[in-house]
Amino acid sequence: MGRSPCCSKEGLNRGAWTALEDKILAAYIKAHGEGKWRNLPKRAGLKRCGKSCRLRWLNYLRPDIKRGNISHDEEELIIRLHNLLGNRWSLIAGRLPGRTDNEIKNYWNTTLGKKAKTQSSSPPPAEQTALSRSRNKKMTIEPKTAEPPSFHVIRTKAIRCTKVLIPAVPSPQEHHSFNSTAIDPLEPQALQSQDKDNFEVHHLGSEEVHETCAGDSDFFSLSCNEFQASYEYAGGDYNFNNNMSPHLDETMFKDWATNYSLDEERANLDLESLAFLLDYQEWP
DNA sequence: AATCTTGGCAACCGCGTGTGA
DNA sequence: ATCACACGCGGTTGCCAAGAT
Repeated sequence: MGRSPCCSKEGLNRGAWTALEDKILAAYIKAHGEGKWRNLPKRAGLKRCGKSCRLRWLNYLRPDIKRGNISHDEEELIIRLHNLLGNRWSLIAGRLPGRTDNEIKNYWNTTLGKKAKTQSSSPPPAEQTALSRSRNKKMTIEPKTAEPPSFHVIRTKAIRCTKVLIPAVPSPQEHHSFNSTAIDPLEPQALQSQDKDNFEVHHLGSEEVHETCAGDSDFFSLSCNEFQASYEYAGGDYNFNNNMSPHLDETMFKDWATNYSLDEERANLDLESLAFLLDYQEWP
């Protein structure tokens, strides 16, 4: 279908933003909130296209933007996430609070990409992946695979799906099928046999929910996140919290808890443990 | 000191997807 | 079912500062 340009180019400012423009945009969004980008410039009195305003806000003006150098932990996380997700910068950025997809993309293109290339061109010892090697500066978790480092891309274009169709009250049969579907990606024996205690689920953004229906590996992330959100840890046991996730029930939780023997440590969010999780190359 | 090269980053561009009429 | 619109995403470009010659 035909597609008109997002804005007429005539009479609009382009290039670097001035301090005044920043001020106007920030003030407008503060007063009216985000969204309606197409009309925003006109209403705010900016000679910019809506896209440009959105970008400026998201990448620079947002109050929660974290400025400054990417930490070592962040860097390692980016590498792992890129290994898992490919160039899906927004998904990667979703795991790095305060970092933007543009920032991460730039950082990858200027720094990490080269590192990764260098590492893959001079293969590491067979039993170590590039990722685990870099992490070994701080972590002692054994790599799980003897395969050479691979930076394969799952798909280059993120596919979003904003509708997740999950039955509100699954039948017992549905429990079973949902359960197996949800857990299978995690099921590879590697997770069961190796270092289970280090396994935990990091916070996942809503994007994962979207990704789920696309049927790719992120489904696993959703499943674990959903489970984690649905059960409260109390005195050594996890209790099913009926209020939090209506489409998960106690049966499902018990199956899951039995399989993966939860403990309190796993409830903690921790970059390094996520990194460990991401080391599992069986992920598609 | 002047010029050239390189690297980092902000911004732009085109395309894909969701939504509502 | 189709279309236009709005938004979000990833790739690319262009500017500028720092370093090298």
